[in-house]
Amino acid sequence: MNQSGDAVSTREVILDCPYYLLTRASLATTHVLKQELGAAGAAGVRPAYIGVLMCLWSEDGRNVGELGRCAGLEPSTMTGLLDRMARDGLLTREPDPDDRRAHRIHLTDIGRAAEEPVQRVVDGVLRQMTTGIDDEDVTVFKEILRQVVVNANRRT
Amino acid sequence: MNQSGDAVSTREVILDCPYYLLTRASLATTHVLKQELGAAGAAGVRPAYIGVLMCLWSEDGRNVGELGRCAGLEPSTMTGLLDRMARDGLLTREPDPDDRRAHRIHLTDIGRAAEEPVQRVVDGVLRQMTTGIDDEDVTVFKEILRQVVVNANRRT
DNA sequence: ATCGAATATTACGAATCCGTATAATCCACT
DNA sequence: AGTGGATTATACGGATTCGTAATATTCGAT
Repeated sequence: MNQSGDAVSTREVILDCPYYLLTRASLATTHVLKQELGAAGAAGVRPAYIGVLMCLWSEDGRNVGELGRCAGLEPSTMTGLLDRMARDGLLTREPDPDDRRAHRIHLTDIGRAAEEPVQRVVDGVLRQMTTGIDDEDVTVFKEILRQVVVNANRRT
Repeated sequence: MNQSGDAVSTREVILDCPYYLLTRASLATTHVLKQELGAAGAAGVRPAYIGVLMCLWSEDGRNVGELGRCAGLEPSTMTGLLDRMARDGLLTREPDPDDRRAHRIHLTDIGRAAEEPVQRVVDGVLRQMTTGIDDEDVTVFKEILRQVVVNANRRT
């Protein structure tokens, strides 16, 4: 109807596609997280590290396969990820005394010290991203995401 | 309490982190979508193409910057993406007669013909991923994702 | 003792996305 | 006209993740 009518309707078309929304929300949140981590004294922690770090904060000394299953990544992806995290001083690989094929991944002091600031940043970003949304709906949101992950894994 | 107690609690810790859930859901859905597109006669359409395709199905002949804003991608990202989409026969770049800096992106016949099967696949994947979730909650889900995208964009 | 399974790594190519820098062009203002 | 800042698109390098396949080592069960 007006000169911007087409742009608006296009935006509405795409904003109605759940796949678009999901990927966009994920990328945008990652982007914000990257900025906030740099500004919070956790400069060496990249967004991709967070899943592995959370697994290790919960239980140190796991092996590569366990971490991969925990973080939802393939073994071949884990190798490079752990390489970068070790390079950035967050963890070390130690030989597993009980299984000589495996390595146990241990946090360094730096990796352990990152827990508090990273957790604070993640919480803060969540609050920013869910501004204007009821707490109840945020709970529903998390439950749905959990179910989507379960449904996706069931297919495999 | 049992031998798998630690693994369960770790999984719960990480499944409570919304950032982890969001990235995992996005990656897992992309993964499913890739498989389904191949099995549905839309083999040349990669998941990353979908945002751009939806913009063009809605209005053909847009330029690179408009498409990038519509799909939420940086101009530097668009260049490579459009290269791959042109290589795969979905679109062409034409010089913009009104602005010699710009190009107008036009769908090919193949790109136009992809709309129906791709839309069908996307809908099917959404149904798979939201199995076991109330329709009402799916609506809430989309609204929250929309708000998250808006909140993320507001920061910029 | 042997054989299949599991663990981790490596290597290769590919896709996706970003940040920075650069070239070309447009536009507004002088 | 001309200058200068903004816009448009690309180039390039880096990060992240995937897939596949190959390899080496070791475990566990028969």
